[in-house]
Amino acid sequence: MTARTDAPTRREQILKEAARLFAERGFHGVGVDEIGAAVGISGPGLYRHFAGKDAMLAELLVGISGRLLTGAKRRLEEARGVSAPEVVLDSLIEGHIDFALDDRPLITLHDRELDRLRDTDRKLVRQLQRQYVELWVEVVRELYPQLAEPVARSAVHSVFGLLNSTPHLTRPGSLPGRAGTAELLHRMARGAFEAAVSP
Amino acid sequence: MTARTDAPTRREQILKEAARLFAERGFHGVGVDEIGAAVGISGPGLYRHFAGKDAMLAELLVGISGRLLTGAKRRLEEARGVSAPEVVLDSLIEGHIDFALDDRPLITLHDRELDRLRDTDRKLVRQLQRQYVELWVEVVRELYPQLAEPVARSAVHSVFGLLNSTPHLTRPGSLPGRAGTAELLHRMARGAFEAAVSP
DNA sequence: TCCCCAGGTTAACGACCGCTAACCTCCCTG
DNA sequence: CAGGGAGGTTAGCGGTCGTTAACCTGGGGA
Repeated sequence: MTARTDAPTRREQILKEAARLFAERGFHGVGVDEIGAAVGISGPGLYRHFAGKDAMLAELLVGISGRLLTGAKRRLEEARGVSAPEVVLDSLIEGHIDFALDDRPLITLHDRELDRLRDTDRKLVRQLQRQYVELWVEVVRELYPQLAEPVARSAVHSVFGLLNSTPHLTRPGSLPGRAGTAELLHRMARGAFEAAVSP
Repeated sequence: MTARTDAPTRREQILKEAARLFAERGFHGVGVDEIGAAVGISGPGLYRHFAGKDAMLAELLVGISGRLLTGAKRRLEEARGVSAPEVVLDSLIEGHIDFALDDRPLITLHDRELDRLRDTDRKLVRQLQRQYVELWVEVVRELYPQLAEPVARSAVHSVFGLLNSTPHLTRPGSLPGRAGTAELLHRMARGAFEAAVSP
């Protein structure tokens, strides 16, 4: 992945602020004027960059799901075959945690505002999400073959709930920083999977 | 707890449907006409029972937080002293799972629409939530004394995330029914706590 | 130098939404 | 058997919001 050193485009600024505001107050709770104000322009100026408010949300959600999926696919390619399934799962967990810690507003939107999308966009996002889940399920069942598929899928969803709890850990000074939080979440996720298999 | 055999009042009908709709489409995404239609009356008829749309959300959120807290306090009284801390934690987990499985819309609202409340109501709800968390933290630290308090609190929040994932397990036929789901979640929660303590 | 377009601005429209007003209609009670 | 309140109804007001229209402006090529 090539590092971004250039300044963010106006579009990117808008998306970032829109994500923050949508996460804070909900899609319907934010007006276009507020989004504009957050990037220093006013309401209708946004329409030079996006077809409408819906389009911003759609681009955000498709972007999230897409990046989660492609990131996971990449990690799987890199690790599979050359590593034990344990290591592959660790890599998936690590990737999800990185995302949850670095893009909290997006994590929040991701399972909160999906139903506000137009049919076609919603189906696309759901498909990406489903692929992401199935990818996890495969890896989990490779590591714990005794786990029935529906149980594995439920376990994966529950671990997502655990990892996505980062927005609630916002109280500052509560933990030894990002690294400590990431390590704690990682251990807990592994422990949850372990416990899912025992009778 | 005395069983309710009498029919639900109109107020209760309204609250139930409002919870469902708010959870599905967000507070701002639901109109009073829709809430009315869901209980067979039309829009402004709701104002015979509630001061306004905000009041419905407030009553829902205060009710949720209150019931969670009082339920936990009751379970703690019943179990504490006479049981090992392990059993007390199990009882807390069981209570939370029951709630998450039986009132999914409320669980969804509970961490999603809090910011839509008037200042005074929001403070009340937050206070109830905080007491509930602290109660868990105490029990967890009783069972795992080597766990530092901030770490224990983060772990509790994360386990809440895990247990509250039930709305995402909606796909029917995915699990062996309610009992199986409850048992799986319970084991995973315990496993997550176990893993939080190891170095 | 001229012009054009990317990227802004403000004004305003139409739709929607929360809420109130005014009115109606049972049913329960004195 | 009157009457009054509980619990509805419809009409409509006022405000907000997403979006469009019309206009402006500065800077980079032909």
